[in-house]
Amino acid sequence: MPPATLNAAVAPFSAAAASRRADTTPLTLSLVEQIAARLSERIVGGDYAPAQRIMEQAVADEFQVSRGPVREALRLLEKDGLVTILARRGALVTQLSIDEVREIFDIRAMLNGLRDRAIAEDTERTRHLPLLEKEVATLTRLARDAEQGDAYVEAVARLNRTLGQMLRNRRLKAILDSLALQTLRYSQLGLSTPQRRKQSVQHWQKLLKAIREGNGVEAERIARQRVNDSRDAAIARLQEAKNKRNQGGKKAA
Amino acid sequence: MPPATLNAAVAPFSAAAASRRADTTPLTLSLVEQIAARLSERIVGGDYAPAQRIMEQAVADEFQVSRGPVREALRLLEKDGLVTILARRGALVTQLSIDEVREIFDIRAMLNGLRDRAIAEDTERTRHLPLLEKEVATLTRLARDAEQGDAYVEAVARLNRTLGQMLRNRRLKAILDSLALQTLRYSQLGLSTPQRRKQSVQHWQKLLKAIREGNGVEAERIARQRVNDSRDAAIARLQEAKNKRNQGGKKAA
DNA sequence: GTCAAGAAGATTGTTGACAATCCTACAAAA
DNA sequence: TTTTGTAGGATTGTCAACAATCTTCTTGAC
Repeated sequence: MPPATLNAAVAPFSAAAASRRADTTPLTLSLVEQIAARLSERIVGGDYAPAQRIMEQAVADEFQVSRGPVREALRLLEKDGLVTILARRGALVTQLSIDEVREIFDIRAMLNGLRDRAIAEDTERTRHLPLLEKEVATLTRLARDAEQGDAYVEAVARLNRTLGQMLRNRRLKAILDSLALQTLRYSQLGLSTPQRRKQSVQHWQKLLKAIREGNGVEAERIARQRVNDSRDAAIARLQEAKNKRNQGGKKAA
Repeated sequence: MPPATLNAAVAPFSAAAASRRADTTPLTLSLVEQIAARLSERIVGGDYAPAQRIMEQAVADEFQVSRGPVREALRLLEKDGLVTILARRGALVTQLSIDEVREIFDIRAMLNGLRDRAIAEDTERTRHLPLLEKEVATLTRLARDAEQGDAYVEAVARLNRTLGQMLRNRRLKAILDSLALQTLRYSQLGLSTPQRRKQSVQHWQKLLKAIREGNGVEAERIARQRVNDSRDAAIARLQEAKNKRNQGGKKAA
């Protein structure tokens, strides 16, 4: 049988794997990677709830493949922290505790610092600078309008993608992508108010300036500050939600 | 058939997976994890040469299992960067370019900085301090003796394991373990001369002091410096070896 | 002697089936 | 009422076999 192909188009799953094979032209994702990408979308998108069990046969039936590739895809997702595999009990959608979210943000702060410093110190950065300028300008415009919350979040994501493309260190990019995926559900919590967006856009403007001037140390400092701010805002929101849940639970009981 | 068990005892493979199941009794590694651990040992230990092809059936025959678990194990190793899987061509032992080694060391510098800062700022660090003091003392003693090169390298590895155990951030530990595994072959290059060991032991002494005093910023600074020094020494050695190879190649041709 | 084309073998990608284990529901005893 | 024990079904873990692709070797032409 020819290697089955899933109907829908899917985004590349493993940036690390994709970049490492850049020389041998992937073009078509392997079945395992396609399944992993689809499941990944669902988990990040919230179609599967945290702690929900993902059963191999169900996924296999739905995608019309056998359980083998599904098992391998789930193993990939486990390495990315999106599911947790328990022996003889299968895969569960990973549920992060508040502490774990904080831990991931701490790692991201360091590695975003490395990323932005590397970009600022890259002598070829000028090639991408115009695009960067334009995206920060868009950000600035969107931040002024209190109604443009979702658009702002999307613009920040696009800016981060651009920075990822400017980054030479492929392995760093892969790790950052993986960590970003794990906390996607929580990252946006930090940009929920116009006030926070104001502060956010200032960070980006300062980062752009540091990159423009080739000031790596400053770029790193700003990046760390920015991610730490996101972390604190996200944690505060999560803590709020948790307290509310607990109170509600007590009232019900 | 009962789940086959590989004869030899193996070290835990995936720190992330192991720690995430801490509540559900790991105790026995799954077959896939055992295979991954065995193959990992071989790759890191140099039993498989870089760029060497690892064939599924051969591994399956040797461990007396079928190809299914072997395939899953290879996928895990790919996520850890130890092998590179090419579509329809199987798994190759990853061969790192000098640039890639540098990239990994850059990431390790940042994350070791985070690790040591977190340890220094952990209020419960005093619980482990005596052991840390003892290990740095051992290091100091070994560094005096020019003959104790291997013992010194081993002692540094043990010290790093201890620091890993002091670390609360499990995900950071998992990433660090994975990166360390990938560069194990190169890390020791930095400690090859008594002079470098002298410098190394000074770093560790200063780190210990910073941890003792709870000075997280200083601990981070030292850690980054230390890894960057290792990086530069390792890169220099690799560059040397590469030049020699090229010259030898030219002479032969 | 070098290079291209084709056939044979080897290897991966995928599948369906079976065995071992786990979960659930229900019944029996304390 | 709560706990314990026990079937039955459901799910994972593993395997062996087949199809598609890749690699290598041979053959032939220039």
